[in-house]
Amino acid sequence: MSSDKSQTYSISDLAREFDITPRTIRFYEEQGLLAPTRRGQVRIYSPGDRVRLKLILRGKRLGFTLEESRALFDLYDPGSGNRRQLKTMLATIASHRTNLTQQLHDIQVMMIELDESEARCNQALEEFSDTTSSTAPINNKNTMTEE
Amino acid sequence: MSSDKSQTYSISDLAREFDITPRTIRFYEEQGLLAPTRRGQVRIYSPGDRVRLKLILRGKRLGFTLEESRALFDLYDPGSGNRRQLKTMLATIASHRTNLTQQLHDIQVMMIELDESEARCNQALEEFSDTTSSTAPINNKNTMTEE
DNA sequence: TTTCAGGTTTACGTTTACGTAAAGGTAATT
DNA sequence: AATTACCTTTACGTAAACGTAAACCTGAAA
Repeated sequence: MSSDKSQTYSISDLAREFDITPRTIRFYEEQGLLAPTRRGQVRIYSPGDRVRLKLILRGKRLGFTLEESRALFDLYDPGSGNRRQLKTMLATIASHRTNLTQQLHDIQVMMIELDESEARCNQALEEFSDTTSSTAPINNKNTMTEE
Repeated sequence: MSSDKSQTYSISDLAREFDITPRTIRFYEEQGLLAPTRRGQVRIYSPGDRVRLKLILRGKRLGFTLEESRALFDLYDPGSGNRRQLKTMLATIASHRTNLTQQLHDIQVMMIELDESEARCNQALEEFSDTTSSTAPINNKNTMTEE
């Protein structure tokens, strides 16, 4: 077997690796986000295709729509645009940065709140232990409705 | 007349403040995320309602579904759960932390990539200026991004 | 040769998060 | 009284991102 340097992937290879369905990958292609080559009818994915898929999924984690991710790909080769398009691209970049900064802040605040929620949960658990200290399956004495 | 300490908001007050439509706010209520009081048929929102709305919107910015945000609200009063529920809540918290950590990383990487894309755009613009050399409305020639 | 694990297209179904009328109530102006 | 500005409910519509089912090809293994 020739150790062909060009690594390739089947659709289910990528589906397994990224824990998505082939349907999802085909859908991304349908939306113009991927363009794998074909051997006959079968899709063959290059490492480059794999990277693009990775970028799409990262975009999704950050709440990007597929269209936004597609637009972001264009930012990787700004040779193709005229002056006005380049200005638009710069504005787009600035806008994304603003959003990401907001998200960064949101995450920090929410992390703190998760800490607090966790503390309250642990405290509630401790109070359970207190109540249950003696041998009987004593009921908890708080006024909240039980299930 | 009486300077009633309890501040209230109409639905359009909140809609304006957060730049969403009244329809959106009613939808959140329909989904059990808000429960404003009523004066007759009209919804009256308390500062607490306003905070909840804020939390919903922050959740949305981070990609939470409404159901997830609703579940997060329950984390604020862990008095109501039994032991098993508290364990579940702790697991939920841990899961959210994992996701937020991933997002944090995603954001950092994407910020860097945005920097690079911006640099490429600026470079492409400079090459335009070169081509357009003489009569152009003087461009700034420095290569650094400005603030 | 049949079976079978993968791949394909086509196409309709589903969930989430609202948008968009339609039809009407209420309170303050004009 | 009539207009205006909000508010309400009811209900059907919609876009995004796939899920799911049907019907088919296809190469390798049993």
